[in-house]
Amino acid sequence: MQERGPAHGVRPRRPGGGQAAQAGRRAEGTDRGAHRARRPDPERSADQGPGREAAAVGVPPRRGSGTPDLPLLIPGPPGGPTQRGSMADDKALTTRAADFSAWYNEVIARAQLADYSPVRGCMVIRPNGYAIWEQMQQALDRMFKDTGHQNAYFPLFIPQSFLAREAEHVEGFAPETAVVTIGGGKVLEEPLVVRPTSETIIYAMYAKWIQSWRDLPLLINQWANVVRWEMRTRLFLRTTEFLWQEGHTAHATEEEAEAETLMILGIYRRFAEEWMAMPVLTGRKSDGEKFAGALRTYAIEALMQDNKALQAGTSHNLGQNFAKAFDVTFQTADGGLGHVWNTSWGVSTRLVGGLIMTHSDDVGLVCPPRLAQYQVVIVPIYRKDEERVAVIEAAERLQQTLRAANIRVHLDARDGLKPGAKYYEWESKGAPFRLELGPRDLAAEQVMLARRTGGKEPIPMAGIGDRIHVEIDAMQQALLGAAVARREAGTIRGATREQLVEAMNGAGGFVYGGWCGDATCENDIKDQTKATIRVLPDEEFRSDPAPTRCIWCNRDAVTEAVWAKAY
RNA sequence: CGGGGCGUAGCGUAGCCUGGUAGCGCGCCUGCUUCGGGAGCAGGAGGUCGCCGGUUCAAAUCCGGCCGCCCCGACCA
Repeated sequence: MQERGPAHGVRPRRPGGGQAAQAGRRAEGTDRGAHRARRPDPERSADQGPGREAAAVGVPPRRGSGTPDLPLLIPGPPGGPTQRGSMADDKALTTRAADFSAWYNEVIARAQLADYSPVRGCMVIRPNGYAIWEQMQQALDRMFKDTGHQNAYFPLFIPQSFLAREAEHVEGFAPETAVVTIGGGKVLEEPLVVRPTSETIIYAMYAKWIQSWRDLPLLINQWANVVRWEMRTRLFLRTTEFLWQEGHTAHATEEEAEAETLMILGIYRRFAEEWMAMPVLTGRKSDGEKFAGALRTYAIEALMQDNKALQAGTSHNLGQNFAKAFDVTFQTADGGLGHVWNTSWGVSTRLVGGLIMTHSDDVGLVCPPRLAQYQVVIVPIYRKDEERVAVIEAAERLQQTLRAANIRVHLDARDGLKPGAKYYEWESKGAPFRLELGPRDLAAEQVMLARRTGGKEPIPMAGIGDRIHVEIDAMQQALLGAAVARREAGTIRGATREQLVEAMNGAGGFVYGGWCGDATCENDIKDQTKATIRVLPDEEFRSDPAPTRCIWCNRDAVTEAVWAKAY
């Protein structure tokens, strides 16, 4: 899948592909059904199906949603016309079990996160989706600033010749760049590439800015859009244009650059876990999967509910490749001249897709409270006019109270919609908490708290700000815990070749095994199973005992690897 | 680029075979009654039937060409 870090560019050398791969694919398609029921549903613990939720609230399950026992992780019937789900006359979404892809698209449409653009492959990020991205930006930006980075902005257009300066880099990106050849009605002397990533333009500038070791390290990040001409696109996961941050640093020594690369990887991991409640594996990419132009690429990898992996962020040690290509030199303390050591790292709006596929259920979006646009939505309940006045007034006071407690809150005071309709709407939009406020609650000085993940109970008005903060922390933890459990259920360690093949033909998931380090095995596995090495896991994630044999060729293993089919 | 499918109101669709008033559901607007889990009634607005051409008294419908979209491949990851 594609790297959405600056990493993005990871451009594996094209393996032979061909007949074997096609045959394998065909086989997978036809006997997929046979593997379906095999695996226990790893989903159960991770998610409150609508049935479960409904039960907790004491309401009969809605039609089409009461099938919590179907295993997920199953793509829909191959080639079937499944995604025509008529959301108009059926209020339930296509279920994850029935068709994960269709479900994903419908969650986005229902929650109004994004819409298709008139330009093929491009996406309009709607306010609800952009709000999540803004929360992500704020959290990440804080972490970057706290570690000494500054923001800057480099231009969208890059002289075409710049891309060519680094051999691997140009090979990786040339096929997917958009190129401007006309400006102001005149054919340009040199075509301009719309940046697919900014290494070249940035290091060209660094060459001007860096003279002495005293100018190092240079730690810059930019928030920007980039364009990659993808053939097949999916909302948030892979679009022609997307938003991201790309950090670019220059250091005096290789050790410093490596430390920076790993430090950022740690930030990405922390962000994924603490803010997105999305557990990730960290590790290094194989040479075949690394960024075009990097020495080493590290990544965070998450497992989605359909048991496919998502590369959620990448951090590269670029060595001196770009420094040499762009002549970024500096005078050392002892008077010598050296090339700087660079890193680059990024995460993109793809994270929003990861968020959706990690937590959401058959009712719609589930958003961890720390990233939710509205952590709390207040729904007023009333019949008569007098009640309305009193309830709305109390709801506004409640809103002020929560705001004062630093909670993002929205009062849904729309008239003409019954409360139930609002409940469903905010559930599909992923609001973590709903506070229902009616005459009975006013009398009792309480409010009904309903959690998006299930459960509803009255809580006292007094001290409600503190209570909500406790609830936010609890839900954040619960979502992470459930996602970890789901990932573990979808993981096989110490797998044999047969287990790898079987897993990739069926349920998917992370498969750990030994690897001889030979690209031939890597490519054969990819051709025959569609699985790629997601990471060579960091120590914390490695198996004990370590595998000693290559999962494919049975020669001595030089490392452990994690395979999965990826987005 | 190859194989398959589809273009009719914002969304989902019927009508096409057998040419003759463009219909339904959801959504939207107005009003009244409603409101503790997807409200009801009444009245409304909204359509170059993808585009161009042909046949015909008459084309959403038949014929030809083109365009676009989706799926499976290829490509990419």
